Amino acid sequence: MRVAGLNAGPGRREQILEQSRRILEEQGLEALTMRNLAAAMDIKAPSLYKHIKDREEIELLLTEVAFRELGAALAESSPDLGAMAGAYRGWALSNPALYRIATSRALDRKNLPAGLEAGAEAPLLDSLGNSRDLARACWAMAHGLVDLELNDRFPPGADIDAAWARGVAAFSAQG
Amino acid sequence: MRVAGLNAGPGRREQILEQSRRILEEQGLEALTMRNLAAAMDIKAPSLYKHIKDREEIELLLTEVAFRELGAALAESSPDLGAMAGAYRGWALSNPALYRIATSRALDRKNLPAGLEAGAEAPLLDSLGNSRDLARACWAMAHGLVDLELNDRFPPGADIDAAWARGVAAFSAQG
DNA sequence: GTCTATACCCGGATAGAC
DNA sequence: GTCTATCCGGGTATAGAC
Repeated sequence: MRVAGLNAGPGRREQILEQSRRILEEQGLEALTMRNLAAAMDIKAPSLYKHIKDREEIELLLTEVAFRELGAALAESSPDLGAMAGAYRGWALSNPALYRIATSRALDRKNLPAGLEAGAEAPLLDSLGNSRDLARACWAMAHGLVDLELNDRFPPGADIDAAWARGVAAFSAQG
Repeated sequence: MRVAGLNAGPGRREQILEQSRRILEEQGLEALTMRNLAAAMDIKAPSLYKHIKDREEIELLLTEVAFRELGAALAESSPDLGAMAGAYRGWALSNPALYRIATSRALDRKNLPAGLEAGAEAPLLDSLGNSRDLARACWAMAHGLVDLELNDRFPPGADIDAAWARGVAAFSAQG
């Protein structure tokens, strides 16, 4: 039994989350294997299954964290659209692998806490006159800009700041 | 030696491209393995290496095709921004796996035909008053909308048509 | 240009002892 | 809750015979 005061230090699940995240960002998704993760925790791979069901559960935990952090970053800079754009881009570029794991696959909605998704999007909706359609288009632009930047899809030397500014201006004019 | 009239049927490289594409769309990227591809061609995996250098070359061929087709679809509907948006979305939704392979990884620019990238983007630039920044933001929105749709990221029941329309309107107003 | 055989690597996950 | 041993699957790619 875990008792406050005694038994300090993170539990295994917390450790799994921390180390998964570290491996993910430092070595990429391919490196996030049960064996690598276990080694980072100084245990053997089979022992992990005493704490989690399977590998998928790890990605679910990571997705949850990503949503919470990104949502918090947006909420903080709301309702200024330019500030929110900066926060979105900033968080994504600081946590590229986590951003991708949370956005580049279908959402496992039934295993994700209720309201997590809606909570992350609320600030944007607020800033765009509560037009869902406009908010979705704006969100898509932000996601697209980040995704393209993370994949090095802009030509070398492209002024990505300027593209963001122009895009944000286009949506601000609509709000 | 291949002689027109005799020796009909596609060469092995053409077959590799065709079958790769088919496997990709029908069974997904994970299924695109040398063994599966070879089986689809009724040969054994090691024989593939007589025609291509390695697996990466296959993805390069696929990326090239994607750029050409998507570029052509855009050029056809230029310069109307709404029509171009429809063409972009339409091609992507009809070739989802190919779209992803061409956009969801870093571009191997040195091994891609020169001008391929620029050619695909030219029509959009044209339609937006030659503002590179605006064109990039608009492209990012289109990519983001497609990517989110392909990943089922919009809530069930979301009106994706309407989001496109609102987004296109925002950029049209800027052009 | 195709084959068989194979080297070599990796992954997720389980059984059962302690 | 950890371990060792192991199963079972998969992948890319090469060597050498035909």
